[in-house]
Amino acid sequence: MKPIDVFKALSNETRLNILEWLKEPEKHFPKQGAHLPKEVSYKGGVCVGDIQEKAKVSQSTVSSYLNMMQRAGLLESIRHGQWTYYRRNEEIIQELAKYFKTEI
Amino acid sequence: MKPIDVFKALSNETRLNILEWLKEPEKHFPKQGAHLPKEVSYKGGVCVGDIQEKAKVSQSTVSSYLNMMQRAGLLESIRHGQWTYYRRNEEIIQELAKYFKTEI
DNA sequence: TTGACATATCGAGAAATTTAGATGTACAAT
DNA sequence: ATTGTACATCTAAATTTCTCGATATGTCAA
Repeated sequence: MKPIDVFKALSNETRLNILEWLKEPEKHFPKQGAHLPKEVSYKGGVCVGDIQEKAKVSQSTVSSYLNMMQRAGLLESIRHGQWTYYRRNEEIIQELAKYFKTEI
Repeated sequence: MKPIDVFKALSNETRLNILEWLKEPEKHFPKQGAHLPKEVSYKGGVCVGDIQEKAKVSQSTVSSYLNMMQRAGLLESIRHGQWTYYRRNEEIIQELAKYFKTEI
């Protein structure tokens, strides 16, 4: 987890929004989890298409945004069938908050 | 104080370094305060030239970096004679840490 | 007032980021 | 097997950021 990559990931309005939306997925993505069968629970995960719809950017853009945020450590993902679910990596984010408080 | 501007300011190795150096100015800038007469104390302030020397970028670059960081709220400055002293704006930075913890 | 110095601002070319559309890949349903 | 859907990757143009040298501004000292 390189702080610079995190800051770069957060230097964009859309990406920042995505991260905030994913704090309360059920609020911002009403259809959330529609494709996930009960036995595969991925709490807080939202599929790419739903995020794209809300973010109003192209499919390729949202895909690379999510990938970038994942590489920065902000998100984690799981693939289920044809869907990829992304959610916040709260553990890393908490580490980041600590880093910000003590190192910045 | 717009978070995005802060993240942009922190998305650069040199600027991130400057912010960290300014946490311990006396450690990183031995000559610190050489030009400041005693009656004008600006605790933790370091002049542009000293920062430039350590950062190893051009004078214009360091000047615009410092300006950018100030606009983002990370730094504050005071001019004394021909020197401009920059130091961390700890109040804002603390607010930012709180913002990061609660909003990110 | 002139000259020297510290810093700020300007202008421009190089490099990185943004973003979309086209194409590729994997899976599901028929 | 074929088709449709979800997502990833590639390519490229537009925009933004980076970074410098040149120039401008402000201040001090002689």
